[in-house]
Amino acid sequence: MDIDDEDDDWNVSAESSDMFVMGLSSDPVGEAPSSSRVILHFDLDCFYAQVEMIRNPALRNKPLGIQQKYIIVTCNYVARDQGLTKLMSVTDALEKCPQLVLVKGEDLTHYREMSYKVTELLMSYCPLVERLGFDENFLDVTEMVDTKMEQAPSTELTFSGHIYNEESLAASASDHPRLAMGSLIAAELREAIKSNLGLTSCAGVATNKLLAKLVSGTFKPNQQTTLLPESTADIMASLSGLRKVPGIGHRTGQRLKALGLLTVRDLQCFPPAELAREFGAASAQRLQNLSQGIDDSLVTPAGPPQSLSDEDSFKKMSSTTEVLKKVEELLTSLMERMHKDGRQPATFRLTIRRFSATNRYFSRESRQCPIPNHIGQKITTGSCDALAQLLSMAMKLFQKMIDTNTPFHLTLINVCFSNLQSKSDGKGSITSFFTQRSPKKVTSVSQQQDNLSVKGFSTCTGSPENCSTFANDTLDVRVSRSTPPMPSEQKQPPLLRKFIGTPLSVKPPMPEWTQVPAVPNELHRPSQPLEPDLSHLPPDVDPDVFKHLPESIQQELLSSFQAGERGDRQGTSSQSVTAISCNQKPTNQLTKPPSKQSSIAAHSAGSDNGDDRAKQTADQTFFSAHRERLRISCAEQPEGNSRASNTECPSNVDPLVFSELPPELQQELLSEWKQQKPVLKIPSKKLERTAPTKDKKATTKAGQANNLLNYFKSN
DNA sequence: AAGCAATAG
DNA sequence: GGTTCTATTGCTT
Repeated sequence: MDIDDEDDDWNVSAESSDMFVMGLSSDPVGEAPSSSRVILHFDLDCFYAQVEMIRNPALRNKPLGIQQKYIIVTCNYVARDQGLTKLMSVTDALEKCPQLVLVKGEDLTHYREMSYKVTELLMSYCPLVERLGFDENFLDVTEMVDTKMEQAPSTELTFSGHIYNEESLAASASDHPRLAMGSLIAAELREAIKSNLGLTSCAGVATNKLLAKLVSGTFKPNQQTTLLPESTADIMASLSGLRKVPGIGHRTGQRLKALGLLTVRDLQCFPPAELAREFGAASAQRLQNLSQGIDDSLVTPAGPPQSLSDEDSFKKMSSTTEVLKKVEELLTSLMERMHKDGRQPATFRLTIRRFSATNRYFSRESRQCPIPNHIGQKITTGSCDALAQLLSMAMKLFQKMIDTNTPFHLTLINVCFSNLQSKSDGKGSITSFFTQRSPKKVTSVSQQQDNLSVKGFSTCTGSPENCSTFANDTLDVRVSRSTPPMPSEQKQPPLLRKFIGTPLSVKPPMPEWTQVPAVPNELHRPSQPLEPDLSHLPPDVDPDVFKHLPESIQQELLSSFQAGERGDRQGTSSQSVTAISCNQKPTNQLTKPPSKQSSIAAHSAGSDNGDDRAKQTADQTFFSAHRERLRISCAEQPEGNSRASNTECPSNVDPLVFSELPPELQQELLSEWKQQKPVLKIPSKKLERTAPTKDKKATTKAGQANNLLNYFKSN
């Protein structure tokens, strides 16, 4: 989750204002020489709840809780007034508030989309936007402030919103014109978020990220606060414990406690040498800096994610068959997301968590391996073939960790694609050029200099759509201006489209696809591997999947089959239809026969949201292509053979893969499915994700990376 | 490159 | 702090 509305307040203590910071030895390379930075932190109010209330206004007046598994991850203010808090168990919540309205929040799609719209909106004003979870954003508006200061004399500047410890402050506004300007910008942006997206938020204005984040929560719902440098010590001292300091997590908190340090003050006063003995010089310095409200970290715009993963946790999983099914389920979802992203994963990782009464959390183990190019290509292409091969890769990795011959007890499985490469890149020589220039740290100074093209306020006032468009334009402009040295090549529209989320619709236009065979073709010409299978499907073929599976796994599957042969009858109608959809959402799917018309149905079925029309179109071709394919594989090899085939297929197993599994295994799967004896204790979460709008980000490869750097790094 | 640890929301 | 699912970064090998 990423909810953290109320509470949170961290502290730092000490007496340093950033003015002092400048003189410190730890001063970062790119620190501005003359003036301090102006950093903003935005935090959307109970984000998930707000999104749900927008989707269903009727919920506004009622106590609303967003449920995930068995806990309330967040709730609206009506519910909070009745004593609910985030992360409260559903039972406790209902006890406190019987009339509580619960909305399932496992599907993060809507939240993710809205989250990116917010970031996108902010980016239209200032390129230096760093996301922190779904509901928080940092902005470095230093350049914007300075530009505006030049335009308008700072004389009559007044602050917008609160000023931390205002009462006890002697002077203020006129002494900090730049922060005052920052507060005006914050107010403007909050208003933009409200008018364009309908979301209220809190904002913090300060001279660094740490302080901006700390102040943003001082006045809770829908308000903003500015922290003046002279109040740094105060806000730090106000924190109730070291854990409240952003950057000091569970582990570090424990280690500090072991040193006898509990409060911010304790850390501030602790001998640096001793601290360094425990954490090393660098970490020690950073920790002590944090305790003093000093934070040199830069606002680093993050592009598209560097990895995509899907995972599920459960009470117990102890059979290879279950693992196979779960992995397939996760992979199917992940591949769908990967396909939308457009980039090609070069490495695959499987992570598991073994049951452990003690030390519940940290027992994750993982194994990874490179993804052969031809397979990676299929993933991006949307070919279902890849599933079988990835599945076998996954099972091999699984074997590296688990001895399938001895009992095991897993409580989590995760699949991950990383090392994402842009399609068009081709890894040319230029690639190194881009990857070289530390994609990471870019001095704020240089960043700011590149942002001179930032536009003024009030430019984005239209509807969300207009705003997106607008953002698009401004970004284009900025890019062209601030990226002279970049051997930019392809157009940026695609990326923006994705980022903006609204239009994202069409994927084809993207340069990356030029190399790839058009989806439509795929539609009529199933990829190689599958063709042959179809030909000799009737018998007990065991093509792709089974064939690729590690021998020991094959063995086990076969043996387990013999052992557990059930007399399952088939029949169930609706489920069998589920098979049509390529995305294996176990759930409900369509209930109508596999007709070509139901094309988009499958996709939308997977995500219950209704506002993703645009995105759906993006995958329309993808899904229809697969539907076509599945129709072939399922419909053409029906009756005859002994396998369950098209009519019978566990709703939680991908039909295509299922059809390619050996009959024995199919039987077993069916058997289990019918008995509903799924071993998953916990209401196996749904894994939903799939952020249609979310992807964008620079890969290490030239092609898109180029664009992304233009957008996000401005360097 | 692979695997783990820490942090965060 | 717990909980769930991601994601990033840095350390170690």
